Amino acid sequence: MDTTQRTEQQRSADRRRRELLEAADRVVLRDGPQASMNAIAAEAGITKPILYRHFGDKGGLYAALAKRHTDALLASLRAALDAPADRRERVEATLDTYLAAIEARPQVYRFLMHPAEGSQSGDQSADQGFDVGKHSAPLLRRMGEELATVIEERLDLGPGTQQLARVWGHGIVGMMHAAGDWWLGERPCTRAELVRGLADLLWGRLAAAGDKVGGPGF
Amino acid sequence: MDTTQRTEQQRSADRRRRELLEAADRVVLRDGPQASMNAIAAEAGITKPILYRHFGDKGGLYAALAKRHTDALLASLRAALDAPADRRERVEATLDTYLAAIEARPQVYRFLMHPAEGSQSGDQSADQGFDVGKHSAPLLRRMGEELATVIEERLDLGPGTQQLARVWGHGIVGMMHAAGDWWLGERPCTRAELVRGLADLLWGRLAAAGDKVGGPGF
DNA sequence: GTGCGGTGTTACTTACGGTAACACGCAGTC
DNA sequence: GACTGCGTGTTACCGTAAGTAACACCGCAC
Repeated sequence: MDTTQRTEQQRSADRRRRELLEAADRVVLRDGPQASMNAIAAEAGITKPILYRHFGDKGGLYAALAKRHTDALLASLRAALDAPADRRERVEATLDTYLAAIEARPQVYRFLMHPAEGSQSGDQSADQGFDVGKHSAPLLRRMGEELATVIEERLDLGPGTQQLARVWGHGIVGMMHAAGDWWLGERPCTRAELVRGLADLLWGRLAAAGDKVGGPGF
Repeated sequence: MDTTQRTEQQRSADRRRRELLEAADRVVLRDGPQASMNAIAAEAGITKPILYRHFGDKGGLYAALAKRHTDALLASLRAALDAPADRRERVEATLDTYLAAIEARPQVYRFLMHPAEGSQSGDQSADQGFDVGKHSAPLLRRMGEELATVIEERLDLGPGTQQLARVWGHGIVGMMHAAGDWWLGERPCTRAELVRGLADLLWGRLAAAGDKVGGPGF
């Protein structure tokens, strides 16, 4: 069999693929999530069909591009999560890592979070298509699962630990995401203040806070 | 001046507008977020240009439709938030209200959360466009602000209450949203279990939990 | 009757995702 | 050296959907 030749071609294709992804990256960074396939192809110095040969469809390119950034971000988060410090410090470091990432490259972040996809004709299932979330940003899901794993590994939550860890993983990631999105749009405070506020929330300060004096009586 | 006539026409236009919104609602409920303007017009028994005369563009229709559902959902949430019960019960009721809503009408929920918009040419600001979040789902923002208001009214968080309340408002809403999205996709547990898990998280159980025995040593 | 504003239409343009069919270049083979 | 196969690239096209222009109908004041 012609394995050597195959691998040689494979390598070439992989290199090309990486080049294309880098071009796509530049365009997304410049144009945001609505970057068109034409624009990406032009940036790469080629034309559309090549993109389609490499990535199948726009979703494929999106997936490949997202995987790069998601992997990178997850690696950073994992490092923060695994740091040799107490739990509160680790949580704060993780929040800060995420927020720093979205602050540094908001366009990429937008692309990852709001892919703006839409499958046209095809699935005319007259029933109410219960596929909610299938099209949701995979980044959130992956981060949620990742965090769930860490929580489950580290914490002793008694019976039902596994399920509770997943709930918390997705919940905490969602908290981080929404707060980050809002913060990035309005910049109402420094990153450190935001981190501290969120960590306080996770640390039960909501439950511990006193009622406001003079409020509605209960 | 012909005020009476004006109002008469206005009323007619408003009625038409409401009819169109209801038709749009039905289509979105059936087809999900990728409902086309043509489909909506057909459902309403008219053609596209009328929709455009009423709503400007697709974003306008989206905004009007979203406002309806958002207002309705916010009213429910406010009721849960304002119920005469202790804080934990109110929090659980609020979470449950939201989750019940997205469970009942997932297509509408998807439409609200993933509008899949995209402004084509126009803003060619060569600089990195820092408008992240401008296109984000307004529902999350409104819920976040709403919750922030309630928190600020009710809780005494010492200095910086206002800012902290907003951080928490958006954070909690994001937690609710992401967990709900994940839950709706996978249905890993009952709604009540999810509510309880999230409330536990907000109640500081993350901070209180013990380290897992036999885990990495720290 | 005649202009005029509101409601409706058809028919079009533009843009984008995706594809088909064709063209070049470069191995290896007879 | 011509032939074949394959990967890489192209142009030119299709379908769909957003958005618009221009025209048609209708009720109503004057």
